[in-house]
Amino acid sequence: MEVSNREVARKLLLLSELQEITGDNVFKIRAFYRAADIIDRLNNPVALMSDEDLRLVPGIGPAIAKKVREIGKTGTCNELEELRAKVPPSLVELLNLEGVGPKTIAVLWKKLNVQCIGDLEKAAAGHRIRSLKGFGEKKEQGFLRSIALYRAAGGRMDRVEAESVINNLSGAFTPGTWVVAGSYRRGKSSIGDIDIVTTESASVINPKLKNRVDEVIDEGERRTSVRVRGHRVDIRFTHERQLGSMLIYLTGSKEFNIRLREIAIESGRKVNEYGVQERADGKIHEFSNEQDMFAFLGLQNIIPELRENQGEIELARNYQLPQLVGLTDIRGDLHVHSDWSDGSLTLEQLAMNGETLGYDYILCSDHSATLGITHGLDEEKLQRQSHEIERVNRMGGTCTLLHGTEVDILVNGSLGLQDHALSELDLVIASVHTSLKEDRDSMTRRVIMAVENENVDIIGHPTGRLLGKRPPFEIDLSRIIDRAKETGTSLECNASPWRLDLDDTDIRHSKELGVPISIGTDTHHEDDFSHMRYGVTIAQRGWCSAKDILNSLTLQELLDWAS
DNA sequence: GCCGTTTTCGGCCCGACTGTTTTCAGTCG
Repeated sequence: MEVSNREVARKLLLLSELQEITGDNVFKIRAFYRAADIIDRLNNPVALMSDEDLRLVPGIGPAIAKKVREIGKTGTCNELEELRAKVPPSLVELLNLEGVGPKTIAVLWKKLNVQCIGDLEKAAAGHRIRSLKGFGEKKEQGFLRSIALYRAAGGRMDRVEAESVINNLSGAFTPGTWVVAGSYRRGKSSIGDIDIVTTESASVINPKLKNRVDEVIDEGERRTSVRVRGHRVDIRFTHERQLGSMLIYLTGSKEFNIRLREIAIESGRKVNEYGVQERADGKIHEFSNEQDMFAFLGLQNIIPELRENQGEIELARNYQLPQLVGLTDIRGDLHVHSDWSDGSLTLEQLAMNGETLGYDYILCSDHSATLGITHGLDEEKLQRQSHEIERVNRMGGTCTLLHGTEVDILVNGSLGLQDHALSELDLVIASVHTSLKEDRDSMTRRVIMAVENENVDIIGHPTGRLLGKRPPFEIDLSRIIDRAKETGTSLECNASPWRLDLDDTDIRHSKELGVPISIGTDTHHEDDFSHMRYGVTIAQRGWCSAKDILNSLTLQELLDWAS
């Protein structure tokens, strides 16, 4: 079986982590780290790529290409195995502890034979750390706290959790003086920590934080870090006149900032969070907004959602960034449940909500009857629903209810409703809800069968992940995307903040092959309609323009597309 | 280890804060 890009990337990442602990050249380590990240985002399987094609990928040179081919063939490579023999791989987990880096790990391992987190805990509790040169009592206590924190950690946040953490702190700031930056602002589907930029001063804000946080991690005039409900929040204080550069700096991504700084170096300048500095005379140019700073660097304004160093900077230099889809391009919601299955709204209420939102259409897509827990519809009930939908549409609202279903893809790849019933519907979503643990090949073939069914228009939440709760199915998405392109089937960007499935990079791959993306909120309750904004953000991160999005079509265009 | 519209060798983003130090290394974002 072919080794997936993810596996190759993991091996290269492990290699770079072990190199870090052994104190290898930092630039070499970074080269491996970067290569891992690049390969993880690549669509074409590197295991199948020729040497020449591999070398054409920026960031992959002769040495890494050789290792990639080795891993592609054997699942591992020589250098990795040699390092594993020399360094206990369990040490790598220590890198996850806050305040513990490769140098610290190397010392602990060599001097105290610490090989895993448990060992470190015992050494710290037994006060054996403080005897080491460069270590003291505070470090010892810090390790114990980091271990406790790591074990209790809820991991990454979904966007709803992130918003509640932000709300916890919002009272400390004067409205209009602060902006949430970081991965939250870039619209990522999951968020590690929260970054905030404020124009209020540290002396004003720091005291106000005390009773709103679990812990103050560190506190300064320029930056304060706190912990709220187990999550780290970094706050940077800035002057209004430097807000632009500080926002760019703290919004990231890290890779984006590095590329930006490289570009500045080309013209003899230095970029930091305070502005752009001329190397020659030290003069600093300050920017109160991001757009001015981008313009100064010769770049088109780059929206936060694109700042991942995935080609956007090069396009911005030529003023060729695409016009991305926006919320106002969305003419309807293509995944909504009613009280005919497990939703809470009546058909009339769906139409009324659509009207309030200014939509031209809403796809009523209740579950099929095979899914016991959701009181799904069988063929007969589906027909009765059809009459009801006609009745609601005759009431003359401005939002048309389309009749569809979210039909189950059964374990053998057949669908939970008969073809004759499906062919009567306006649009059909097909989704996997059961037997989620199948192997990669079976799951892929199962979904491809649904793609190939001529009545199926959209594959719903194609990877089945639930953020932070359930990993994606084992599935070969590149095969699904290829087949969807051939059959003209759309793939869903499920806008539920707990799914966001497909995610940005998969959306970009689909879009690049011309597979239409359908954004649906998977609404079950009235509040869920507002999740459309999350879906649009992910589509922006996937470089989609309005033309790439199925529900930016007019009602007539959509019906023509489906027929 | 990668890379080149100054370079095939000599660079590689930049700064804040802590702890352990008598000037800085390590970590983090």
